[in-house]
Amino acid sequence: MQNKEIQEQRIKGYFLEAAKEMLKGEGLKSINVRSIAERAGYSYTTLYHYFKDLNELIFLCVKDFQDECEQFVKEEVKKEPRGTEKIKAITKAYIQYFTQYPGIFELCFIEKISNIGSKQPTTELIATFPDRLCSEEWKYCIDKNIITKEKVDIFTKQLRFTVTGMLLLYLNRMQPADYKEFIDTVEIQINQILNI
Amino acid sequence: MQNKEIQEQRIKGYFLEAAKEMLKGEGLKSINVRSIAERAGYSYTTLYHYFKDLNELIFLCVKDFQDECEQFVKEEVKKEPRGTEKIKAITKAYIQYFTQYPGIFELCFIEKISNIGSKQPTTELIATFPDRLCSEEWKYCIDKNIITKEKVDIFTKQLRFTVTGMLLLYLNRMQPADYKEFIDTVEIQINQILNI
DNA sequence: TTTGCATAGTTAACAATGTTTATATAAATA
DNA sequence: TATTTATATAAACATTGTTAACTATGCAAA
Repeated sequence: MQNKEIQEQRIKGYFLEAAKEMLKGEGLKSINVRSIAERAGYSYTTLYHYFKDLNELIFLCVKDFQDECEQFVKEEVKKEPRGTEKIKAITKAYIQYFTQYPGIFELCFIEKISNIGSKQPTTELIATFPDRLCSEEWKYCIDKNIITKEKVDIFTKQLRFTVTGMLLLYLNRMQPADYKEFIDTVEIQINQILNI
Repeated sequence: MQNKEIQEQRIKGYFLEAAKEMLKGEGLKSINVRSIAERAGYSYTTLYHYFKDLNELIFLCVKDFQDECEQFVKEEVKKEPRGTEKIKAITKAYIQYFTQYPGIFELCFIEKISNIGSKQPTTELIATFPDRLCSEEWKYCIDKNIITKEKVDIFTKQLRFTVTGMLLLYLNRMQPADYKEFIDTVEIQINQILNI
């Protein structure tokens, strides 16, 4: 009786790990109760003892992916000079992460979330994620008088919407059809927003 | 035998009309082979005599919705003064249309398109739709020396990405949670892009 | 030690949905 | 009229999410 909680978390972890691997690999289309459970080494109904439903399980992956993305971005931009150059690098790394794992973008922005009421924190977490990645650097820009406080709020949102829109059209609608053209567009758009 | 083509188009029209009504009303979640066929007055297998599969049918609705949206926008902005003010009005009307029919946004931007190869024209049509709505007005701005040709290309894309991103986050992730706040953000973002 | 119970896990079944195959009916043609 | 063709449907199947009923295993109390 002593370690019930630990055991439960462990089993949940097996399912989560299986789901995350599949999301990074084949994407959402390959995910279903049976395939996750098989990879986790359990019968598919066992999943329902640990998660309310499939939706709950896959949205628990979001937090982990955000941590992973944040690590990736941090590593990618650590040599960049501070200020708008760093913000640009962060944004590009963020885009690179989702381009590498389209299934994760799908999960975060496209997949329908049922039971929306209780998931409000998750949706806000997702929508404001790029904001948080840049917030420290924006603070630096304000301190150095590179930009005003009011402008930062607008720029933050501009980056958020533009990046989300670009990723949606590229990953979900193949527009532009070519990766190189996509990257060029990204470059131009970020420069335009940051006034570089 | 003489009017086979006409008859076929007529029946297809019944299915399409049924699908469009449901998309505007309940959205994609309410759509399935059986419900469409029932509303069209046919058995569900009959649908497969007129369409390759369900995907083909629902993406045939896209063109019609674009026409409808274009009409709506035109009507909405006809009294606006020409130039950037009109572009702003067009963009707001475009956003209003999709806010009114979230199911149509879902269909155009979120729903997975299978058989992507043959659907390339459709995806491009969707992605560049806001561009086309504004193109005539941009031309006017160039003629009046309000803006340079090069800037127009960047601004067009900026509007496209920003609007798509805002709609995705609002309609699919409830971010912001409040309609009024969403409209305020729209206003600010458009002004920022158009330098008003 | 044995009996009873809670927990974990599985099998079986059901419901919804997309799709295919075979069958019946209506229309057209020889 | 008989035969062929087009049209529509019924029946069936596959996939997937979900629930209910059953089994087994380990632990606690008598």
